[in-house]
Amino acid sequence: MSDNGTPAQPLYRQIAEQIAEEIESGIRPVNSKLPSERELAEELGISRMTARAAINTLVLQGLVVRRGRIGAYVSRPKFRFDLSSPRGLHEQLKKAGVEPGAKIISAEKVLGNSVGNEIMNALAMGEQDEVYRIIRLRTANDEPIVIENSYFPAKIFPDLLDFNLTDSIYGILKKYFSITPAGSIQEMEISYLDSQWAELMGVTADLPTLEVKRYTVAEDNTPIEFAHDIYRGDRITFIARTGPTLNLGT
Amino acid sequence: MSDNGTPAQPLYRQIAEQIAEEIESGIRPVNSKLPSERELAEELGISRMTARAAINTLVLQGLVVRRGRIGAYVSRPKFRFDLSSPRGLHEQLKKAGVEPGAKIISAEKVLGNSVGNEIMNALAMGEQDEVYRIIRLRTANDEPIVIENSYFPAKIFPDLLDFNLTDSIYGILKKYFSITPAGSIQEMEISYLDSQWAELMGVTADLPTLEVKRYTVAEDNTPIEFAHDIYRGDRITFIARTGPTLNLGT
DNA sequence: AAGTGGTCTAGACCACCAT
DNA sequence: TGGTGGTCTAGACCACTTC
Repeated sequence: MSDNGTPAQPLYRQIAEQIAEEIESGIRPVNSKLPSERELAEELGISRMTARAAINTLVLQGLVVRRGRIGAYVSRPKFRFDLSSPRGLHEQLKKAGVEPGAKIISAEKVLGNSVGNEIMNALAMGEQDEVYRIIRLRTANDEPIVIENSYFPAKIFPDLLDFNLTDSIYGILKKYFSITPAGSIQEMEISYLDSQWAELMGVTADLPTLEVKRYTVAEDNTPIEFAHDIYRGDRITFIARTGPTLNLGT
Repeated sequence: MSDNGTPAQPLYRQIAEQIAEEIESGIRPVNSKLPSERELAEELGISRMTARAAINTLVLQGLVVRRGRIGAYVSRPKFRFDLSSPRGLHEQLKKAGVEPGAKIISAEKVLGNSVGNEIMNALAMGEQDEVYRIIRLRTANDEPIVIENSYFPAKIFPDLLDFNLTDSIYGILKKYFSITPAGSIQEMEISYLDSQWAELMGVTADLPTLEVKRYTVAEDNTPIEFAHDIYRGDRITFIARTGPTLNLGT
């Protein structure tokens, strides 16, 4: 407690904090470009690796986004997404004044034995059953936000791929198959963007992510969807509500 | 997807993958020590910084934990914690055969104006009201897992600090104040361990965390607790349940 | 005293992108 | 072509832990 303020903070962290303050105070406005790593190094009389470490810290904290090999920019405030709301991501973004978008990466019918046991078990299906695998990239104000990896039983939703999958898939299930998602369990895990997903999103690998596995059932408890979603943790704040009557207590 | 196998993967990532495979295949068992950064560098004919980057990747992925300046060790499988279960962390760990522990970092009575508006608003209190601020470090098998930062209104729970706060606080509220937590909203955000919390946990800074802000009310809807919990994301898999009708088989 | 991770330096080469 | 981030090297010093 004797010394403080800057008690043996490493240099790269002090620099990161300095820049973070400049961002929060508005000196560095949203979408403005940070100095390049070499510029920063020269300005501050430090090595480029140290400047780089500082910027990396800010990227991990979500204050800054790297745009390819062009430079690092001050990021917009995080989007908020309520995982336990009945409203989907699309609707929540729209309500917040953000423009949602979706892009189909792939949509195909595959045999159960090619997608692994975890998924087929989740859908209560066997290796010889067919499932639709739909991969979508969803955006908020053109920023990539989440990759959705969804599986639907083919025998329950024949010809699902003939519909416009850019729209709400749940909407299609309701309207054309008269099946309503009635409940779901979501399993979350903090993880990291691996190279392939990062490439799909057009961002740097190793960003923090929230991986969500979702098991959805219809009103009669039939499994109708297994989804593996990968959300960018640096751009989203997640909200979860617990049940109305909780009996906590150890 | 275009090319294949090892398509321009950076060296440190290839090495990380190699070690990850050795961990998953059991060649490197749980709790075994990895080679030191210098050893690894010499073995593989690379620089120490590259070896370090590889190990850092594994740490971020949760496969490896650093133990101070002693070395890096293969970590145990992640603990699972169901955020929406009525059972608390203590009970869930115990049920999973894990030994839960808790340590009081600090427990004090403070004035509202010293803890910030966010907290006092959450508790529906003013700047001149008093609150108890209790900081606890909780462990699983002696591994630090979460820092709990809890605030309770002093006028509702007089002399709360006289009880043994190592036990379940909710249990104390029920037993001695006849107040039962009836519901809560939790707000989650992926974040990073800053230096001070990391030091408290005895781990490296910059580990991924799940920050949870919890607003708990009694049966009459009176706010009785605001909590800011910081969970280690590299050691826990979080579960959340959503949806009105839950009755999945499993 | 020896070994460890944590930090920092001053270079280097590359692929990519804007111009 | 020149600037950028991404990677990598071969050193260095420090604080801390274990012996």
